[in-house]
Amino acid sequence: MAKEKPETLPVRISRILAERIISGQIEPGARLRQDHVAVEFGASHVPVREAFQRLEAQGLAVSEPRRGVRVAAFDLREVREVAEMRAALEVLALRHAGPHLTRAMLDEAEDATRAGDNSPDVRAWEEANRRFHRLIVTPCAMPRLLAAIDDLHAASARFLFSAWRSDWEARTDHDHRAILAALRAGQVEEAAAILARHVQWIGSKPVRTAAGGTRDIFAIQG
Amino acid sequence: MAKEKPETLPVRISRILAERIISGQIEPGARLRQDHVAVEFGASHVPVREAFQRLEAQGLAVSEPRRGVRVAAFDLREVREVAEMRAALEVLALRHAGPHLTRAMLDEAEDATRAGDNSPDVRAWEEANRRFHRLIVTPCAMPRLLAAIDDLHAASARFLFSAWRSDWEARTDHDHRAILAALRAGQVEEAAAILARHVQWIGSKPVRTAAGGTRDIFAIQG
DNA sequence: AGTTTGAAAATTATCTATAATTTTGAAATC
DNA sequence: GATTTCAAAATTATAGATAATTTTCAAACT
Repeated sequence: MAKEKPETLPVRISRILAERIISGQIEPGARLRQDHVAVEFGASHVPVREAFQRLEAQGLAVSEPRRGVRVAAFDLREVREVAEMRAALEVLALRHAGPHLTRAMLDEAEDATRAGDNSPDVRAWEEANRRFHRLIVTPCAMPRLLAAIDDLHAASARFLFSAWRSDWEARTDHDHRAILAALRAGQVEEAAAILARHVQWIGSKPVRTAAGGTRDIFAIQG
Repeated sequence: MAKEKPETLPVRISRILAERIISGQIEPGARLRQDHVAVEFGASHVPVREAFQRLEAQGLAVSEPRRGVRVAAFDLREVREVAEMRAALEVLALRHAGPHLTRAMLDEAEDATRAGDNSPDVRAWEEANRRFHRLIVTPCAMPRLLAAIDDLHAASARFLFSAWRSDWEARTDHDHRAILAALRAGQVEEAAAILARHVQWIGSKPVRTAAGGTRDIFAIQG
């Protein structure tokens, strides 16, 4: 009897809105009007307000008192910030997960990498990528850490969908396989080092701006 | 124009409840009943529910659908988890803050350490300790990272108040001064290494069962 | 023409009321 | 005496309604 989640109404609303924000279906800065959302979901505004608060906690929305809530804007500085937080926390999680990783888990992670190879679009690729990262850190059994990582992945995915570059796919697949090889050899620290570089690399690429030019966004001070 | 804070009602309620949870005034596992809280604050259910959601996002409360919300229980495993997350994130923040730390900021941090020395009770000591940590990482200018660290500090303080050990004070004061010395010498990495050990050390100590013997610590403040 | 003013509309935040669910407690049963 | 049953009370979750604030937009003014 593992049935435990009826998925409460505010959770459902916030999940669907989060998907739209991450996919870019709702643009940064767009207003989220509670009554409009309420009628769309056939609900009242109370569960909608709670859904908004969840989105705010995830960093996907910002609320100004008496002025409503907007989709959070994200600039290049925040992308870099998220990448560095991910690197720090996923490395921590991997170090603890390492001793508990089984052969079966690593095989499943390899399946995820293969699914990334064969993904038809960015969305499918992102799903496979997130599955890989989740699989290798979950055995750390640190719920608070995993929840924080999940939120950061959402922010990362937002950036991924907004500015996607074709060279990402090849690079990440190579990194994923290198991480798996290290883990199979029992070299957790080596895997953690690759993971840290791998995650931070997301924020290290020059990105097309709205004007069409490119701009380096990653300048780590020594 | 400076950022005005009207402090909205749900924020006020959640802040006060958070203080009570952190201080141990409300015990882990205790039910938070929305009607009771509502009448206490002279408010209705709706702002109270939003305050509860805020507490849940901070990890201070857990909500079971249709069963209400309870003060989050915290065991030794979670204390260790929080300590390790703090170490990872505060080190990251300190590395970025390092180049922007001024002499004046370090002096202020030293004031905080002195205030810790002269604190009359645990509560005052905790406030000074948190001030020190906040001062040396704030110049990193990474809002999401700083917010995450703040939440982790709240969880740490909860543990501090529930099971306080007299040897903490001496040890942390020594560490704080070592961190400041390294920063004054421009050795950010050295400071970061001390900080990592310093923060993790909190979760490394064996702990007395925090059932009844911890409450007298709190009788000081009432 | 561009800016300012002010009333109407839209929206947020809160309160009161209602339906649904869970908890409680005592009587009935084994 | 312990357990089960079942109705009453308490509590949660949502809906509907109201007050307060902000936004909009067109007319008046410089």
